[in-house]
Amino acid sequence: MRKLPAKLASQLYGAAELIAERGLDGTKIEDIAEATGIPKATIYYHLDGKNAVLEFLLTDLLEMIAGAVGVAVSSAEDARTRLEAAVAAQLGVMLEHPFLCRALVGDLGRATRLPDLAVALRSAFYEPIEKLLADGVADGSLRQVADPGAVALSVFGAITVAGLSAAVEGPSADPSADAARFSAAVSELILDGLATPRPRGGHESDDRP
Amino acid sequence: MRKLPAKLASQLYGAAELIAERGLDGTKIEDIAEATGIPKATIYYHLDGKNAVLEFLLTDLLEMIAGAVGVAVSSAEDARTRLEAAVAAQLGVMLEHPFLCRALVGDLGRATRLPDLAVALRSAFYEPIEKLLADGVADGSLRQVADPGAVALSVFGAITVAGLSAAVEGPSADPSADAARFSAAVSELILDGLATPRPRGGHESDDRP
Amino acid sequence: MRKLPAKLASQLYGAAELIAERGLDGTKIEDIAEATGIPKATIYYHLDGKNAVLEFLLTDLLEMIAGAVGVAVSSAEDARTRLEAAVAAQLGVMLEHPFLCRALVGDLGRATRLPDLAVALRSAFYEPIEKLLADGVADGSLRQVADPGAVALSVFGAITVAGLSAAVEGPSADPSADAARFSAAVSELILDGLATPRPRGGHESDDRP
Amino acid sequence: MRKLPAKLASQLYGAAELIAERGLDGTKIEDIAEATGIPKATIYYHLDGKNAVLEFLLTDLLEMIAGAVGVAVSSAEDARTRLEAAVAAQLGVMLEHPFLCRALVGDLGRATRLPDLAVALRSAFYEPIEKLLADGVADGSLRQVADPGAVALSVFGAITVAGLSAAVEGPSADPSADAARFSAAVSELILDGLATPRPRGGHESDDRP
DNA sequence: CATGAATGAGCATTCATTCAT
DNA sequence: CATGAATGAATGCTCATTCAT
Repeated sequence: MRKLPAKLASQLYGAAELIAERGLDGTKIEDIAEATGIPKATIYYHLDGKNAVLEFLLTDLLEMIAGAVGVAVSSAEDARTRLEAAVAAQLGVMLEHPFLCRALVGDLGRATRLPDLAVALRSAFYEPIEKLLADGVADGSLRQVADPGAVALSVFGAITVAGLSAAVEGPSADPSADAARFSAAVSELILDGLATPRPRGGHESDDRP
Repeated sequence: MRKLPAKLASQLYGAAELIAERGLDGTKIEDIAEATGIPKATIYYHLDGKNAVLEFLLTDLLEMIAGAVGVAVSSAEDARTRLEAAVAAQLGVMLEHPFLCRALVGDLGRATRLPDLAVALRSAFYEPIEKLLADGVADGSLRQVADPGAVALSVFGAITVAGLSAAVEGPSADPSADAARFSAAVSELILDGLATPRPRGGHESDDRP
Repeated sequence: MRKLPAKLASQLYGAAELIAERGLDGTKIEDIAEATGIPKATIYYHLDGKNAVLEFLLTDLLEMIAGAVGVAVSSAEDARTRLEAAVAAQLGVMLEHPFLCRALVGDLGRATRLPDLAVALRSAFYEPIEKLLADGVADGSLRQVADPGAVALSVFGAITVAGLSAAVEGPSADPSADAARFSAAVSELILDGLATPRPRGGHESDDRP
Repeated sequence: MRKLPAKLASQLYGAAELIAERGLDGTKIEDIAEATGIPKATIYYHLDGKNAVLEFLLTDLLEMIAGAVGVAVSSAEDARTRLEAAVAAQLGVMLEHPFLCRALVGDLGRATRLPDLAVALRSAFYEPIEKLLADGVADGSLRQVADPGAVALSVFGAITVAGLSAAVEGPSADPSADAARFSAAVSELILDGLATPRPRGGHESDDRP
């Protein structure tokens, strides 16, 4: 568990595709060694087993997302604008690292079982949104919703599944174009909704009689 | 290995929690045998191996979802109303089967790699929404969006992640109440969006100058 | 840990020489599998790992010794005669199973660390002697010694090391002749001692002033 | 790898207990490094591998024994007296180094397989006794026995097992008192034997009719 | 001299799966 | 039909040892 030398760290990324393709359980440490050029025993010298490889990889992804979203979220704009920026930021990072994303989905169960990852997951994806929702209500740029927790979850789902799905399609020739496209679609959905405007301004919560 | 006796089938559900908790790879056939009371060799007599167990379990879940959503979607209402119904239907089934849901997410990677499951997944979750979106544009109850594919994906994500998250929280005392709550939140989000109404009637797509 | 089928048990003896020669740690399960003709996985199906193999083998030896000695000890003779018989019995069994004996010595440390073996060891080797010493004092056939515990230990050592050493020499052409020879030497030593008779009838315990 | 610095040598003794407890195979060089405070690679710098550690430790013990016994044996007394002295000397050293003794027994198999140790073992333990037996016959202080080799072995066993057993009991508060006690018991046994004096002076070899 | 870092070679153990009954 | 017993195949991980500094 020593902190891996930068060189090894970078080599290790060579394993992401493998894991994305076959899942961690379907990937032998031996395969990882081969794919990365790092001898098996050396991997074990630096990392605490197979899970730690996944953990290392995903931690990195999660940090990148948390970082980018963090920046997007801390601008001076209103919450609504920052939400759009956050969506774009998250999708931008996801599409730039399709293999890591796929590895993440593919082993979501395991990721959830790794305590460190579980919290990183939460703080990278869910918490910024939750905060933004509250901010938006405060600054008037977002509506007050009945169940903010559930809505934040849904928003997170809307963004993430879009990103994941794009990642699964395979690496795109132009990730940032894809990101922009998906980003626009997601923002449109979560900001404006799908309902056609009602005659008299806005949709009241009368959908459940 | 078709049609296992009803009794076995029902016993097999006892394995869902195990798989949900540890993932399929983390669950030995032996464990499944123990948890269900079905002797290992008997499982093999009826099913084609470990994957088949997961496949059996998830196929069932997927069929239930596809069925419930199918019903919701085929009513005579407008698409917007049917979308709400579909959301409620999907969440209803998911929350009734939290372990199956968790097993599904946890082994999403594997599920994706099992051809039969992959298509069932798509047709249970994604396709009905896609269709509804189109219907809504046609009958005027839903807005035309720029990128219907991406939006459908997002909607699917919004619903599913909400449901999954609820499932992960652990079995609820009152699944249908939860379902209603989540269902309302998700519908509110995807139909009306989060943005506060703009001064002059609705939000124009001018958010990207 | 099921009770091994007789056939396997007998095949397993084929491993004794191997273990005697190289020690248990120097013997791969694979080697044992090869030497005995029992597939590796089958060994694991019946036994709980490598140690269990040694344990099984030695338990058997110890039972044989305990049995033979037990018979020798329960005759109606006086203790002195029974002690001679016990010596002969123990050496007889040991020389009949030189490989098991060598395995026992070679891995004495490990044997000691296996709780079951430790007690079997004690009850096969040490306890009968201890008992005989006491009996001998009672029936007048053996002298009262100052420290019976220490003496019993020494007697045990005198017998066992002789036997072990003979076993280490390699399998003899005529084990029972060897046994008789060693048995006579050991009995002579422990019964009569090495000191030449003192002028005035026997050697008094004046060697420690 | 000859003559390690005195400091290291003394640190190395810290490993004796470890090895006594777990056996050499159960002790990782890493463990030894930790227990002694000597870095792993430094051990290798001075010693030729794991076996060499054991060899170093045991060689030392054996030299101490050989030395002490040598002194005891070279006095001007008769062989009988010198035998008593040798017993006391051997037990004295053994009880002063209980961990080394246990390490020796525990890895007797391996010790036997290390050529240098095997001869040291012989010359420390067995040979002095053999010699004394012969001397005793010559000077009339010890009886002529039928099979001097076997008897010497037995004597060696009587002494050594007593010492070992004491060592295994754990370090005593007063090793030299223990040594004296065991020494007396062993001497009593091997000199006078256990048989009660026969009516007419001494026991004739009539025990095998 | 000493040692932190790196690794080659090995191996016990696991488990999905088969099959005789 | 069902299943206890048996096993082939696979692999994660360990550790003694080396070597550059």
